[in-house]
Amino acid sequence: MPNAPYDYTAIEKKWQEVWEREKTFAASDDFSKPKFYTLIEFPYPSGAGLHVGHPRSNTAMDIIGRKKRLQGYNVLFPIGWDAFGLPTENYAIKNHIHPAVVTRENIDHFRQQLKMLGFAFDWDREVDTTDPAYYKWTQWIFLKLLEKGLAYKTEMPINWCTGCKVGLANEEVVGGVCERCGSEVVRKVKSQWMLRITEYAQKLLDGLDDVDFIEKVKSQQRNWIGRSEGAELDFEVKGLDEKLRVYTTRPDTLYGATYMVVSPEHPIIEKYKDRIENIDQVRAYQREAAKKSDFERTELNKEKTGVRLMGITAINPVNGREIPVWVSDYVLVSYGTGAIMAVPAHDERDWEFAKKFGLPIVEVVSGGDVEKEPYTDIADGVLVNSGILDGLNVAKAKQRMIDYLVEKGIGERKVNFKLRDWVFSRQRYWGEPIPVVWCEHCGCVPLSEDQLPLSLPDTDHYMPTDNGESPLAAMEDWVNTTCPKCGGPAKRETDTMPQWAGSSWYFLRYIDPHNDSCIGDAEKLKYWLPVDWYNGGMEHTTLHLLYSRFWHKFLYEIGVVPTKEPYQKRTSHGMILGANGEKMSKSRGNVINPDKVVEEIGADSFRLYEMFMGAFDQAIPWSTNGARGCKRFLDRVWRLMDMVTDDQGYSDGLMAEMHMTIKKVTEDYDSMKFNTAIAAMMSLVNSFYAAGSVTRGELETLLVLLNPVAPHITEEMWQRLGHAQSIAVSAAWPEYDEEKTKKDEVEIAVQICGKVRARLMTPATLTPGEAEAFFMARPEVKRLIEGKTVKKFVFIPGRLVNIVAV
RNA sequence: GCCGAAGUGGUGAAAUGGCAGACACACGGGACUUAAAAUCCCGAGAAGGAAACUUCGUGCGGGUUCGAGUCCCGCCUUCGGCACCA
Repeated sequence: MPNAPYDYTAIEKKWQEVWEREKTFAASDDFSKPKFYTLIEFPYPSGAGLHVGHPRSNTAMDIIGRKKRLQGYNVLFPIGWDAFGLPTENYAIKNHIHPAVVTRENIDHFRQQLKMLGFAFDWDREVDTTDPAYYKWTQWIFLKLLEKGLAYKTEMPINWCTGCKVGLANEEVVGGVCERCGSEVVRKVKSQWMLRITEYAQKLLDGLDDVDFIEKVKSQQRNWIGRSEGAELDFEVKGLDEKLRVYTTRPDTLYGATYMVVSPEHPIIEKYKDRIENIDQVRAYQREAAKKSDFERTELNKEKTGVRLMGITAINPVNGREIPVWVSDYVLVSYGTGAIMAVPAHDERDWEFAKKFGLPIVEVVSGGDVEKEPYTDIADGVLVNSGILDGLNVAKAKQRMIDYLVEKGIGERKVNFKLRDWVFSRQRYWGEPIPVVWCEHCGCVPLSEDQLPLSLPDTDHYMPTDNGESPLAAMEDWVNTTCPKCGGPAKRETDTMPQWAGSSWYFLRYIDPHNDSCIGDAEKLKYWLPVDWYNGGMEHTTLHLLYSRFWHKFLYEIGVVPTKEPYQKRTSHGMILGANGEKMSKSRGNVINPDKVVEEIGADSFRLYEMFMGAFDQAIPWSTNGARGCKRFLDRVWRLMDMVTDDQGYSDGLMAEMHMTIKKVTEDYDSMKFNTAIAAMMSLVNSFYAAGSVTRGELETLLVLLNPVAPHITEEMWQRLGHAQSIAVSAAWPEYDEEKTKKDEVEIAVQICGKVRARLMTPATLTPGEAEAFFMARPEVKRLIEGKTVKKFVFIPGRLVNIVAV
């Protein structure tokens, strides 16, 4: 009697309820079992709900986790909400609903959508960054950073987003505009909380050698950290007791330094304003530079500009030559010393500037024509016009010059980083309050641990302000408090933390989410850390990933966590594009709604398609027909129940294919080649159909292999095959036997001079020694080489022979 | 400009230096059906040929090799990231 049709809606609902009721996927703190911690980036619960990109990453890690569970691991696959942040606050402002209410609604919606897709999350460990019980520990970490001198407040020019009315971290400014809203970013001097991530620059770089991150992520992090080696040295200023310090990666070219440049913000201008003969002109230039946004300074204004500081002359320390000092905005105040020695012969920027302003170009490395273009090759090139360095290659000359600078007390070796300290404060309402107060007597006083969490006060006035003050500043009842140290009157800090704060340590909280006395129990942290496998978007490589590594390294050093690195392995998924090949967006009208897809083909088919559509790390356009094809495959799997026999084993005819498929799927899941794993299972099912029947043993193996991708249908079929318990607890990952993956006979392609001319069945055991005699005796081969001389015979077992005959 | 990835049928794509196009989608044909849908079976890179088969074919040009989509050299294009970082 045929089975009922595949009613995915009922089946999926049924099993989601079973998993929830029986807590099938709860991780246990049984330290005797091997553990595996799989992690996805916890979603920001936006008002738009889940998009089809979320399930791509989630399904991938769900597959890895479910497979590991079937292989006997204690798997932790948690979920939570990165719920602070601007979009929620903006939505709240627009619709006059409190951000906390909006957040709760959005989370409820997301939770329901994720459950609909059947991810094997441990829902008992859900965390929410906006929950005071959670952000108590975010604030606690901040206090520790403050205590160790890694958090500080300073006046500095920050990236001010004119749209969001908030300061941004460097990492949040993309192409001169706000990463989030696209508005212009201008520089604004404000007092800001900063985190000294630069202190960890070298450690963040070194740590990359110990982890298994995809190369793209490593190189982007290295690039962002931007380590360079060189020297810092002083140039004396003629007639003044003053030295101008520069950083250079090319100390070897010092003899070719024909002028210097300081950034418009360099203090020497202010200090010698009375001496600079053209100070008005310089001031005008400074004002122009200050007005320009970073975008204009970099993108639109490649053309060099500058003004000479008349009356200021520097002396090249190695040859005593007097050289002019200029001010130009191509020198950045924020990097190195804010001043450079210019070597126009061997640096593109300096060359361009020298050409424009008619400054001398002196060749000190031979190999190019420095009048025509700068010669920047450091590989082969020999020093000339360089006194003590003449005749040396660049590498040796660098070394020699640094030794000389040290010997003469002019300078020393120096390593620089592009990485800047992290601008940590935001002038917005919907974030973690920074737990310090400002006391008239004691200055900045941190709250004590027992005063945490410092809750966000409830208010209806959470609009951002034009003057750049946090909305919290207007809440006098909350702001006015007493100093924890002296008990006198004090005011609370009113800036809040950026969204990156809560996400910098959330993976730790999953390990012990309800612990009220510390971040997490030490034994549990020791057992579960590091995260074994973390998948997420490339857009977080220089933001979240770098920030959280920084916090983790800090927590390691103060003894809170047991590992130097938070994540052992990091992979990344490709974006899902609209059917037209463009990025999905509301404005393009090409957004696919997961709810609709699940309604039409079911969660299993949806998951299957997301994994089958193409290589996991590449961007792929959505195809509704492709998704339907996956539904068709599950229909075929379902109907296998109409042709199943009672045989527990594998049939002889399919023995090799069964073992080969187990091997292929096992290996492909581990290397995230989900598309080919699924293709192998499709082929297997095609073989079952071709055979006209499937044994119970074969079907059960298929169900276990397919379970990580399509958990509901496989559970249902497993149960219908007579199993009382969930496949997740009653099945084991199938084993394969390498020997049995081989067939008795194999088809060998016969090439003559590299072209396939015939295909012959041969015993699989044919050895290279026997091959030549075997093939030469075959009539098909004889005919092909008739009248020719065999020059060479190549045999590749199991694949082909190539007979070179002329 | 620098760093990284990628260019393969009508489409999404497979392929430890070893039979290019697995597996799907779309398409065409057949079976079943009064009919349609669903399902099952078959076909299919291009050109030529009635067919056996032949030639060409993985962005372009060279090279290494018995053999190259894959390795090397030189280009072109696309997409990501970084970019006046001295």
